[in-house]
Amino acid sequence: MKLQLHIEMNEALYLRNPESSELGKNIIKHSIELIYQHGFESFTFKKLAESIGTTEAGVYRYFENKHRLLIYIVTWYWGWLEFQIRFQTNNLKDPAVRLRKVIKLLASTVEDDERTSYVNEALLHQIVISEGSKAYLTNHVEEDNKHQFFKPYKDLCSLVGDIIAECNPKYKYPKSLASTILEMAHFQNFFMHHLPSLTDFAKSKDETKIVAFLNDLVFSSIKY
Amino acid sequence: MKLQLHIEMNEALYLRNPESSELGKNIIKHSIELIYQHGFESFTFKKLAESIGTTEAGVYRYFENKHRLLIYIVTWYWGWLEFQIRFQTNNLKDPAVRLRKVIKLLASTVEDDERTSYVNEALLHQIVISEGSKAYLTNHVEEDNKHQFFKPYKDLCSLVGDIIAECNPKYKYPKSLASTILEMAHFQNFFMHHLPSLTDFAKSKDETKIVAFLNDLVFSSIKY
DNA sequence: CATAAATGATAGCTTTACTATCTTTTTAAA
DNA sequence: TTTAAAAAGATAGTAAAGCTATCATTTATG
Repeated sequence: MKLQLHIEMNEALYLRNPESSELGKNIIKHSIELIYQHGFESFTFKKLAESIGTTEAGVYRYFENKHRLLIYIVTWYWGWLEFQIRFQTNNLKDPAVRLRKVIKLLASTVEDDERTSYVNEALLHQIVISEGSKAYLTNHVEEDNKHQFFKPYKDLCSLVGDIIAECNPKYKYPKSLASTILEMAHFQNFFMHHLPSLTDFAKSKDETKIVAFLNDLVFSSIKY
Repeated sequence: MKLQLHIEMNEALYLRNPESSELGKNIIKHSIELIYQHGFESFTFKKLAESIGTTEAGVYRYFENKHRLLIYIVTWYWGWLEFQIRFQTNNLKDPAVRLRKVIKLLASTVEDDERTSYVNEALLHQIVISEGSKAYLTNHVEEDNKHQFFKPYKDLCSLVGDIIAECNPKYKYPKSLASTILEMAHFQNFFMHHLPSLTDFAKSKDETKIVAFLNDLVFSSIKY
């Protein structure tokens, strides 16, 4: 039996549900490949359409614009990651053990999840590292936020924040520490590969060191 | 006597030095105002030219494209901030006191510096918060990095990293902690204002709390 | 089998991003 | 003070991006 995994998406993100058709799934699949290869700035609906073998108009029937599509795939990732975290930390009683697990999941290389046929999580993880913050770093954040576009990100953040609070209920900044971990798991990775002098991992380019750094940061702060 | 402040810029960033003429200075001044108002995505050389009262071609004589201009103003800010930090921490012997001062300077509202006539640091600070990471989050980071475009950012980071190392020479991650502080000083500010549930400062929207959070984070980590 | 829904094909329009050319003005050296 | 070269202004034009509209054809679904 093959298991399937489904991430529920915000309906306001799309005009037509990309999960509902082959074309829709191809839009997601090829977007991930193209954005991974060429970056979000040089990604266009025309190139996407060509890569799929459809037309620009075809893509526009699913997504209003490329920014919405970026939010779609990035929040898909956050939704998927929250599921991974909940699954992998299930039944772990000690919150510190859970927190360690979470940090590892946040900062380690991701492998393609076979249960999701049209999403390559390995590529998507790289996209989230390089383009993820562009999802909200816009002049229309607040509008997008009103549409609940960032809910999966906030949910994930709040999940991590809750574990932190469980480790030390007196720690004053569980949410900020959670968002710091999330962002830094990605930024330190980006820096390590592209601007290595901003990190202490230049030589080895070893992700486990990012995990170690984040663990040290978090457990020193919460004084568990 | 009026003091003037001059930040040395990387020559590869521009085609013609914007400091060398009135038009050039206007390009910087109006860029800052327009990007602050409408965001980098909707900022165009056409709009900029109109706002100055020149033509698109006029702007293109100074900057190859708007991304280079963004790097220019953002690295200008980093250069200016490094100067501020060096000035304000001068003669402070205790590295922990210096570090506290640095964190405060990084995470507090900036006021317009009267010594720089065509740059409004208050607006520029907001731009760096919202658009700063877009300077390097591109597919051409490595190329840009070879041109030394990010040197001012790295220098600032390394200055902070050195102070951390001075506080505790045994601490293993001075550079990563430094880049974490720099990024989080901005991201927590952005979150506090636009996605408040990602922080613990939602109610008060008080920047001094970001400073307190960062101080706690840093001094817990380095165990000074 | 009918019919609604989705897709394909094509066209077109506005804006962005950029280059070229020629004229006029400003600046700076002879 | 003249003179040439550098900068700025004016104008035009091109390719690509971003988007909408229309109509024919194919594919689901009741």
